Amino acid sequence: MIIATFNVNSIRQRIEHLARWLQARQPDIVCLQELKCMDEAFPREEIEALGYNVVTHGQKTFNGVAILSKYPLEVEHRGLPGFEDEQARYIEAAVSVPGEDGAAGEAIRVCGVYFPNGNPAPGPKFDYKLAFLDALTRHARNLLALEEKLVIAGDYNIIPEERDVKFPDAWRGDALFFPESRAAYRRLLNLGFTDAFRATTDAGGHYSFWDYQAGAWQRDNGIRIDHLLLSPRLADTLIEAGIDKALRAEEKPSDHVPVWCRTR
DNA sequence: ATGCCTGCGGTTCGCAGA
Repeated sequence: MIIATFNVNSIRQRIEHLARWLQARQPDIVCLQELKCMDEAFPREEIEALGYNVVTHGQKTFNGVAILSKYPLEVEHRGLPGFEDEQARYIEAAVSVPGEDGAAGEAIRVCGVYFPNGNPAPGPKFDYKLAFLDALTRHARNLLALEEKLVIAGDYNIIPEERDVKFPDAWRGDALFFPESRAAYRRLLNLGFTDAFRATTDAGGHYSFWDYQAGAWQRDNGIRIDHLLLSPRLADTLIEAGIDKALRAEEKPSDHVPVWCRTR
């Protein structure tokens, strides 16, 4: 079972990159962010043709999230419960994973999330980011109480630690690396989640985003902001995790690359 | 110190992203 997250920075601009990557990586479940289109404009048929079920929560021009799954899935929420939001940043679905040899299967709850950027900080946009994170933390606490297999995957727009950024000093005043952002992210993690990638290595220098500007990719001036947070029961089954950074070197890439984990 | 680049909407520039 491979579960992945990928901020595509416009699904219509990235459908061919996504299709190539789906065929190569063969993930079972994928959370997408920054669709930048309404549900009607989402290239559903192209993705279904590759063997995926698709649920979307789109928005014109900005934001937009989706979940793809090789297995049947049912949407539980479009929008974060308990958080009034005009912006399409959250989708949650129950995926029905079949058992082996016809045995009874098991559900995995999948939450796809696109966090607000939060700049400039401080300010109203930063307040919105913290409010969103608080609301997600409250919802996550309720979900953890169910003791299910659960993943919250997406673009968190938060750099967890110094080892997750090439030039920490350049990000000190940025909402992605603000102490308050990192503290709020730790409160979420400390409910009992496992950062799938971080659980597999202590090494720094692994990034999921490189800015389009100033040759950031060529200089490996990156940050790790796309995360897969696993509930205890799902973390028990974790085998490996990875970041498919080769996509960043393709023509017309997203500024993010896919992050994935493999479980039993 | 500032902008660099990309996508979108809708026109040839402004906004947002991170």
